Amino acid sequence: MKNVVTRFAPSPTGYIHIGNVRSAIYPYLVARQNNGKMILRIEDTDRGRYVEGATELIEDTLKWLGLDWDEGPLVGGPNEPYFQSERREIYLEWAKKLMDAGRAYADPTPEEKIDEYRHECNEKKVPFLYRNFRPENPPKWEPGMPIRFKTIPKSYDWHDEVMGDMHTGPEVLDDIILIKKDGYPTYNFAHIVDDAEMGVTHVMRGVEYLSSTPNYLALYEALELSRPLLISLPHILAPTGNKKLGKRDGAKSVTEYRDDGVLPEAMLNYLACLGWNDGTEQEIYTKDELVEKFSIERIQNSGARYDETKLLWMNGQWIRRIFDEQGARALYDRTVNFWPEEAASYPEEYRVKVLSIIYDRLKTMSDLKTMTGYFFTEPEIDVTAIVENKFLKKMSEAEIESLLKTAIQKLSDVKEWTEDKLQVALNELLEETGKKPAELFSLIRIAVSFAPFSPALNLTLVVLGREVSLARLNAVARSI
RNA sequence: GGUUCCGUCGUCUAGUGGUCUAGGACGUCUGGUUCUCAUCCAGAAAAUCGCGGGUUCGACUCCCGCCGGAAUCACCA
Repeated sequence: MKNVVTRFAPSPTGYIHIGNVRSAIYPYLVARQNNGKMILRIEDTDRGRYVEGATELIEDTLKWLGLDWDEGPLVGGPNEPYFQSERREIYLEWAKKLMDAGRAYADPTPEEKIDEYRHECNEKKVPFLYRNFRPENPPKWEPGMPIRFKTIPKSYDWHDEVMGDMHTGPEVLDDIILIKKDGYPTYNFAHIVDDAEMGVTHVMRGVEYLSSTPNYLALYEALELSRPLLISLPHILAPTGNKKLGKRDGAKSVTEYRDDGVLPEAMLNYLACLGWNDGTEQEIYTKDELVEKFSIERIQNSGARYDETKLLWMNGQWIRRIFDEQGARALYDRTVNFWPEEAASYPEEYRVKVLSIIYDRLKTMSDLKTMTGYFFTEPEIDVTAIVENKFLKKMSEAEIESLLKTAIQKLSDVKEWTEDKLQVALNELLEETGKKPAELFSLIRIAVSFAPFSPALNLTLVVLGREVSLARLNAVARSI
C-alpha cells in the first residue's frame, strides 16, 4: 500500500489513559511500517468539555512513548490548522455544499420539541429516528441554526479490517447533526471532512464507533468520497467486571506510569500486545520490531482485560534488557528522578554502582526510593532485628557479638576491597568460624543495612566501601 | 427494546477439519542458585475450547439455535 496516512485524533478533555493510547499506537505502527504519514489532530469541538492543558498532556504522552507525528500541532504540515476549532469555516463550506445538493437542511426545531418526539417514541416503544420528524419546509440556514444531514435510509455493507464483513439495515440511519447551533461541527461530520482533506487512508478508532459507521458511510456517499479503510479497535477492559477501562474505573494516565518509573519501552510493548500478537511466542518487542511485525489482520476482535501485573513484569524485563544491552550508564540515565532524596549528595558514579547491583530487583524505577536507602543514609541500629532473625535467634548475644568481632577483624584485613577478595574473605570466615552462610551472612548483611533485603553480600560491601562497612559493623558491635 | 460485535487455562493469547491426550506468556505453587529480597533455571497445578443440536469417517475449528457479555441508539467524542 502506498501513501498510507493514519491519524490519532483525540479530544482534549483530559489525560490519555491506558484504555485509549492504543488508538495512537496502532496508527503509528501502520504509518511507520508503510513509510506513510501519521497525523495528530485535536478534536476540540466540544467547548463544554475542553480542558486547558490537555493538548500538551497528549503531546507529552505521545512523545514519551516515542510516537512522533508527521503532521499536527508543534510540527505543522500542509493541512493546517490541526485543531478542529480553527477549521470551522471548512466544515461550514462542506455542509453548505450538502444543503445546496439537497442532502442537508437547517433545522429550526427547538430542542424541547425534539425531546418530546423522543419521549413519544419511547412511550410507543418504537425506535426514535429524527428523520421521521424531519421539518417539512426547512428555512434558509443562518448562523445559530443546526444543520442536519438528510439521510436516505437503506442497507449498507462494508468491511471492517478487524470485525470483518458488516451489514446493517436502513433502521440505523438517521438525520445526524452536522453543525451544532454553536457553529461547531459534530465529531460525526468533522472527522469525515478532515480525513478527506488530509488524505487519511486508515481510520483506526475504538469499536464504539462501529454502530455509527453506516451514518458515516452515507456521508461518504453524499460527499462523493471514497471510503478509507475502517479499523475498529476492541476495548480494553477494566481489571474487574466487564466494562471497558475508563477513568471511572481508575484507569491511570500514561504519564502517571511514567512518573512511577515505568519505561516507555515496556508501556509500548505491553499495550501493543494487548489484543495483538504476531503468532509467534515472542513477548518482548522493541518499537522497531513492532513496526516491522505489526499487522492489522492479527488485531484481536474481542476486548482484552488490562493486567497491570503483566505490565510490571514487562517493565522488569525491559529494565534488565537495557542494563544488559546498553550498560549501567544507559539505565542510570533513566533513573534521575527516582532516587531517595539523600542520594543527591552522593557522586553520580556511586549511584551508578548502587544501580548496578540492585537493578535486577526493580519492578519500576521508583523502587529505587524504597530499596536503596541504606546506601545513602546511616541505618538506624535495631538490635532486635539481629537477635530475632530466624537464623540468629538460636545464638546467644555473646555469641553474636564475638562472631561480629571476628568478622570485623577478618574484613579489616582485606587488602583490596573488591568483589572477589571480599568473597574469598567471606568464605574463609565461614570455614574459620564453622558457621553456616545463613548465620554469618545474615548477621553481616543486617548489621550493614538493616534492610529487609539487599543484593549479594560481597557486592553490597564493595559498593558501601571499606570505611562505611566497617564503621557500621563496629557501631553494631558496640550496641549489642 | 432495536441494531451490531464478542465468547479457548484466573488473565493475555496460539489454533483456519485429523499433527490438540489444546501450545506459549503473566500470575499461583514447588525445588535449585552459599543469607535476605529479586533475577535466573527446572518443574507442577490450571481450559469437559459458553451450552445444545447438526454437517462430516473425524469439529475448538463449518452450519443452526440458545445462553452469556459488551458497544451503540446525543446539538459527546
